[in-house]
Amino acid sequence: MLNPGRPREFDETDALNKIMNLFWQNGYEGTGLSDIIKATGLAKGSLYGAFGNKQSMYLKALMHYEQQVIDTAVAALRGPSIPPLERLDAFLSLPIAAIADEDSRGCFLCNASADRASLDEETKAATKRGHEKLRAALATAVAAALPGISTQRAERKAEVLLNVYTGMRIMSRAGSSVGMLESTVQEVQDSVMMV
Amino acid sequence: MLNPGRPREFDETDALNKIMNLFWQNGYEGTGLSDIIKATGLAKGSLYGAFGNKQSMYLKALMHYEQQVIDTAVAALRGPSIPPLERLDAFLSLPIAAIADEDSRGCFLCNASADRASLDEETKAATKRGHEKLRAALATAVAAALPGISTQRAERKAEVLLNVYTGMRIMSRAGSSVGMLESTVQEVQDSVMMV
DNA sequence: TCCTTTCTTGACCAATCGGTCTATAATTAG
DNA sequence: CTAATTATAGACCGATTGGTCAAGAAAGGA
Repeated sequence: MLNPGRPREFDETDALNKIMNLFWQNGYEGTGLSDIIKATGLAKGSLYGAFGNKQSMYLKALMHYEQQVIDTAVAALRGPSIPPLERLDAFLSLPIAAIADEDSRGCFLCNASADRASLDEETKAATKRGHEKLRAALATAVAAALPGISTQRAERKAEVLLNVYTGMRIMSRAGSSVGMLESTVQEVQDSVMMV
Repeated sequence: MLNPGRPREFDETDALNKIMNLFWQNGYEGTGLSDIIKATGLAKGSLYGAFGNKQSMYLKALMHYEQQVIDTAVAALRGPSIPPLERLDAFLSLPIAAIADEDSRGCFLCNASADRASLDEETKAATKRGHEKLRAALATAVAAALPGISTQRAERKAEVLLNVYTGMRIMSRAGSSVGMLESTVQEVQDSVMMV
């Protein structure tokens, strides 16, 4: 009954990774179909067949990022392998490590928030989900790091951390030095994570 | 000797304001010459004659923002009319006021940092200048607000404030509520500005 | 009244944009 | 083998992109 037809010749996940990297690096408008064709080696028809139009590709790339990167960060924030304060420090240090690795892409979630979220409702919803995941994991880690703190206060501190993280990611794309970012992390540790 | 030629018929500052608003709202790639023509009512030739190509228009718009908005914020941070702690609070509350006014443009300096700074060196230099102005003014205000604090510590706190500000501006474009932003400001006041 | 200079307008340009569609290839069910 | 189904490749599409240019208009100097 169901006739399977010709099988797909490329690895969809591989292709999606390449698409993600393009949007991550260059943003929505800064990435053309021609760039995607070049990077994936696929023809237009195959791309549209597998991922839909450009907007759909972008959204799939962003959701892929959410699964691959954000969920990993959330797991690290929740993982009890090291003390919660160190987990929070590790999270805030992600932007520093990226700069040290000369990775200029920043955080796709942050880039999407700045770039596309205000223009497209689906993107805005996706970024809100990503933020919410981080917010919740940060609040849990803060509560664990500062026993006795009220839930509301932990959430407030988590909100600060999320904003600091986003700010560092954006600032680093504009040339923040490792030293500036380290100062920021240091001061957050000494003030926000102390009171 | 010097022949003056036909005088310009439009107000350059008016036009630059309109151009600035477009790039501010929609970013570099998201703004087309056609949008600029529509908004200013000017023909292509007049625009190129007065402002150069698109890249040059963007840069002029960003520098105009720096003069009009950033310099105003810096002056408010340095102005001794109210206590330094309140000046810092007012600065951090700018993103909240913008949302309350349903102004979805965010901060052009922050948008440019996310959008264009990593792709164009001139834009990166312009954003760095803007950041440096804010950094210095914040550090001065912090030092005044927390007498006895070391210069280095004041600069560290200023760096945190700059990152929090940038983060709030970006997050608000992705749907941060007034409540979330108020939590952030409140917590910064209670922790960063206390120790 | 020219002449020179600058500004304005919009036609025009090649290149690129995102997107569609057709012809062909590859697969399996029957 | 045939029929049905899906994937691939890329020709093709109209629209739009940033940018140029030529013709005419508006000013002051000579």
